[in-house]
Amino acid sequence: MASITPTRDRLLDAFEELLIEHGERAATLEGVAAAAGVSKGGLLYHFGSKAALIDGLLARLSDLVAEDIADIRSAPAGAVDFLIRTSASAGTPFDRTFVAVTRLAQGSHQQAKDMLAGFRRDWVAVIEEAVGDRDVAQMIALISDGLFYESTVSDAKDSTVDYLSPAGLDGLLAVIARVIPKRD
Amino acid sequence: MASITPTRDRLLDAFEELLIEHGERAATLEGVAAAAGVSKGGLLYHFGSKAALIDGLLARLSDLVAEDIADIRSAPAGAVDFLIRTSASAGTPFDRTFVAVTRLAQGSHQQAKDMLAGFRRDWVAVIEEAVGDRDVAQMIALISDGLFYESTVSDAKDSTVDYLSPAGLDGLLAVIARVIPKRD
DNA sequence: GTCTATACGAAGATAGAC
DNA sequence: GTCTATCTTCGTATAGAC
Repeated sequence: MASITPTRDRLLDAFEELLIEHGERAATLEGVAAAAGVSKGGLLYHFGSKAALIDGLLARLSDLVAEDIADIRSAPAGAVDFLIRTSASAGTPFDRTFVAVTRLAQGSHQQAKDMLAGFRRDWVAVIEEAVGDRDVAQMIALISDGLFYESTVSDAKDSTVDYLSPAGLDGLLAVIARVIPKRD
Repeated sequence: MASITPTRDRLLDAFEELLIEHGERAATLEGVAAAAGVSKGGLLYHFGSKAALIDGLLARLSDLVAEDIADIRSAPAGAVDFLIRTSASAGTPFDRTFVAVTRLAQGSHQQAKDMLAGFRRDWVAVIEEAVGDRDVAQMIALISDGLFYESTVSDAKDSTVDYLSPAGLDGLLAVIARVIPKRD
């Protein structure tokens, strides 16, 4: 429930873009404004300071995560399948916002860190609900983390991870299925 | 085989410290020099530019990784046990250098990205050698990634990961053991 | 080897015109 | 709602003294 004006959204998109592709250091007001096609002054009309720009990004993520959790719960093939298949950042709006906030968290932005920790808590809870075993749920959450992490560090091509393309994920899901307790 | 002088090493330590604790943006020449207890001019005697400072860090990592791979191969409890137990950054000199370089990679430093990809390749190869199954090896590598990633984002306390302390890792290793093919 | 002084462009932010 | 001009501080780098 944050953005109304199109320019505001374009500015957040540009901010994400720079954080993802070139890191914190490149995500300057000048850079963001240019990437969004406005001047620095134009940006500062919508976001009065860099802190306000960051707040705008965090608010956007907050909205998107609520949707994501709902999607996981209602996924036809089950929560684990959905989570693993969507872990690797694939460039969806949600993925982009999430990766961008990750960069801020790694730059030690405390609020970003807290927000990411909160979301992870929710994900782990949903998985545990689905598999009924705490250790297995934790393992699956870690695999999800691993997929996400690798997708944000390695270049798509010549990656050392077999599973960054949706097609290859079946093998991984098959291995995971072997440790999920059967239920009656 | 890079550093000889103690000041040089202290500067690299300080550079790592800032990258890890406060991100790229805080890792300025001024900041690094101050953290190492020298002046900006002092730093620039040892590393003539910021690029040289980064090169120094990459060279340090290169040395440390060679040792790590050797440790994995010769670990008494096996490669998988060793890898999983040492994945979460625990603040060893190797961990610190590795996390610091990860920050550079996420800031889109290409050489850092390539170096990390190369190391991961080695690790995956060692795991596959140990477990004899590609999918299982990939899964274990992802869990290792997940442990590492979480250890660099979440605050030690109130973490959502059960396994960031060595004590809790047995449960995770037990689950992993269930999918490793038995050999004769 | 380490320091101070200085140059210069980049980054965040304000004021006011259109 | 967007722009230009301007201010201040920060970040990188050079020169030269100690």
